[in-house]
This record gives sequence, structure tokens and C-alpha cells, in this order.
Amino acid sequence: MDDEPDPRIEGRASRRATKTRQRLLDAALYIFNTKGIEGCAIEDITESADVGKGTFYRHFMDKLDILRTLLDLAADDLILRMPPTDAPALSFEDRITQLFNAHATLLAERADLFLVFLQGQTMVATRSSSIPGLQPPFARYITALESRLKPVLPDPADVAGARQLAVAIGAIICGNITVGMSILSSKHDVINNLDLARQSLLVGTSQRLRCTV
Amino acid sequence: MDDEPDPRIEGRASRRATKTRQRLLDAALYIFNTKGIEGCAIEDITESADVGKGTFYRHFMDKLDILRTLLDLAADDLILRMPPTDAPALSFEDRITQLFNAHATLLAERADLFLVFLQGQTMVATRSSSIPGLQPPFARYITALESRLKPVLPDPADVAGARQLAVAIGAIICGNITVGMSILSSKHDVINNLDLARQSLLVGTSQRLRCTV
DNA sequence: AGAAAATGCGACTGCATAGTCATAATTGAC
DNA sequence: GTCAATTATGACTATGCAGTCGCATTTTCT
Repeated sequence: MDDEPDPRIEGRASRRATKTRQRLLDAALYIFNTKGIEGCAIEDITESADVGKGTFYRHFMDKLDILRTLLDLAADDLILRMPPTDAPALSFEDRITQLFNAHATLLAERADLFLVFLQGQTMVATRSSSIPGLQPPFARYITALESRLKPVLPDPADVAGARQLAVAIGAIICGNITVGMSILSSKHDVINNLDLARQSLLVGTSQRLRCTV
Repeated sequence: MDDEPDPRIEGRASRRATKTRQRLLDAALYIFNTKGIEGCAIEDITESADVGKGTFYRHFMDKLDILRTLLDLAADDLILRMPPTDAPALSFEDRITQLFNAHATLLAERADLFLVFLQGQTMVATRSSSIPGLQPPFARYITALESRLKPVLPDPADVAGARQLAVAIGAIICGNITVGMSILSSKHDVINNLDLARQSLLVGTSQRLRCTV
């Protein structure tokens, strides 16, 4: 009688769907890092997720669609690990360290997400034309870095400078991971190299930009 | 009578084969940058090279084989643009600049080669297990950087330091190109960012390593 | 309970493509 | 010119996979 459906709780069916969707995302992430994004078949994903093939198409349009979703999640995660935009502006040095840490913790805790992010980035960089709709997460990512850097620059109105620094940070970090992993360094070595890079960037950039460190 | 075959000149047949092979390499390079390495079919390559499909298999085992060849060529080209190992050791600053220039000229003159190199690097970094034999060119590349850095370090016996710096340079450059292109900067902007990165690296690293600049 | 809606399933169709092979064309030797 | 060796060809086979669709299962509503 009085067991009215609680509106805060979505129904069983919807929850089941959400769970299945999540299984597909997890499986895709795993397969993308194993056989590569383009080297894998939809059935590899559904097999790994232990769902029927048709189920995939109930949740995603095609492989590009689920990849887009994963790249968005990766960008979200990365951005969430950055200091909030309304955080008190610390020193230049502290802010840079915060931003490096955001990447380092994602690499340490969710290397799978980060590696798919890097794969997608290379896809966009080398042939954005043939893979529509994959670019936005990367733009969001750089913009997020930019907004966190602006407050600690000597001239907060220097938009171009903030963007250049944002690209430089993204480049150093993504580059260190890609190059480090490509010559088969351990994740530990990569994180260690990242710290050296952070120090160099700090010294080199603050001098160039005449920041107060 | 006396028109003996000149041993310096290989026969017509062999020259024809070499030319066909080169056509296939050129076509593969073009297609890899257009449809992506994994997104392209062998027939895309032979079609673009204007040769029969069977001809491809006369020259290469499979797609991985021709990719390996291209990555080797790219690494060769990059290394050839670096100062020779026996070049007189200049200052730390000059050597770093030489190494950056090696990359910058390859990007300017043979962007296609460089972009395939970056695609391959990401493939190896994110799933080296599933693509056997693609790693060596990248190891050679880092080793080449290393050997050019050792002579200008304060302690030329510091092997680990040379390697770290080599990775750092590779990372900054490859990262700047990948990230730059992924957010759709022009090649010109990328090269400009590279120069800023060079300056920062120079200041930051020479201070950290106590180099004489 | 019974009807309707939402979710999951996997056999099936059609197409794309890897790799082969018998044949053709070109080249080199004599 | 003739024969042997090298190189090129593309029709063909066999496989793998994307995407569909009718049906089964589960959930929701009344």
C-alpha cells in the first residue's frame, strides 16, 4: 500500500542497465590497453564484459562512441585531481607541484585510464580528420590546466602565456610517460623522471617568466 | 664484346624491385598518416603505390614489417640529424640546441616520418606486448641522444644522468608535438613552443646539474 | 496475475580484408 | 632468339567482424 517507489532510488531495471554499461566501459578500457584501440573487436569487449554482443549496441553507437566516453572520463578524472579553480592561489611553485601531482596520482592509481588517454591523444594529434569527435576532451584538459595557471602568473591577464605554460606542462608529462614507457622503463622510473622534469620546469620557467617562486 | 656489365650498377631487375619497394614505403607512410596505422588495409597501400596486392607480399611480410622498416628509417633520419658522436664537444647549451634542432628540422622537412615515429612510440608505450619487434628503433633513438649528451655533462661518467637527460629531451619534444597537434595548434606554433621548452630546459637543467653553460 | 516496457541475447547477414597462388611480364644469360 | 630467373599481378579463398533483428528474460505498472 504505502510502499510508494522512492524517487531517489532509480528502478531495478535502470540500475541493471547502469551496471552493464559500467561493465562494458571497464572491459573496453582493459581491452584497449591490451590489444589496442583499433586492434580490438566489439566482441572482444563484450566477451570480456561477459555480455551478449547486442547488448553493446544498446549502450553505445560503436567503438568510437565508447572510446569518446572513456576519454571524457579520463579528462574528468584528471581535472578532478587538479586544485579547484576557486582554490586560494598559492605560490607558482606550489601550483606547478599540485598540477604534476594530479597527473602522477592518476598514473599511479589509474594507469589504464591514463594510457587510453595517451593513445587517444596520439590518434587526434596524428589524424584528427579521420576520427571525428575525439578532440574535445583534450581541449578541456588543456583549458583546465590553463585556468589553474593563470592566477599564479606574474601577469594574470597574459592568456597566451598561461596557455603556453599549460601546453608545456601537458607535453612534459605526457611525453615523459610515452617516451619512458616506450623504452620500457618501469612506472616507478617514469614517476621519478617526472619529478626531475618538474624541478627543471620550475627553475627554467620561473626564470623565463620572472615569476615569484 | 667489351660491354661487360658494370658491377657498380645493379641490374635493371634489381633496380626495378628497389623502386617498387620504395614506392610501397612512400605509400605506406602516406596512408599511415591518413587513415592511421591500424586503420588501413594492405590494399590501401598497394592502391596508393599503384602496384598489385601480391607485390606487397614480395617485399614485406605484413603490415608490421613495413611499419618496422619505416620506424627504423625515421630513427635513422633523426640520428643522422644529430651532431656526429665524434664532433668536438661544445658547451652544454650548444649541444642541447643542436639536439633540439635535429628534431625541429625533421618535423619541418619530414613531418610524415616524425608523425609515424610518434604513432609507433605510443603503440610501444601502451602495449608493447602485442606488437613484437617495434621497440628497437626507440631504444636506438634514446641511446643516440645519450651518447651525444655524455661529453657535455659535468661528470661524463654519469651514465644514469645522461640517460635521464636523454629521456627528458625526447619527452619534451615528442610531448610538445603530440600535445600541440592534439589541440590543433599549427606546426608553426608547435615549433615555437619547442623553442620555449628548449630555453626552460636549458636553464632548469643546467642549474640542477651544475653544468657550465 | 497479466500486460507492457525495458533490458539482454546471440545467430545471422553482408562486407571487408589478409594472405595465397597460378599466371604474366620483364630481365639476364648464352 | 631462347631459356631461366626474377619480379609483378589480381582473382580467389578463407576468415573475421560490424551491425541487425527477432526472441528471451527481467522489471514495472495496474
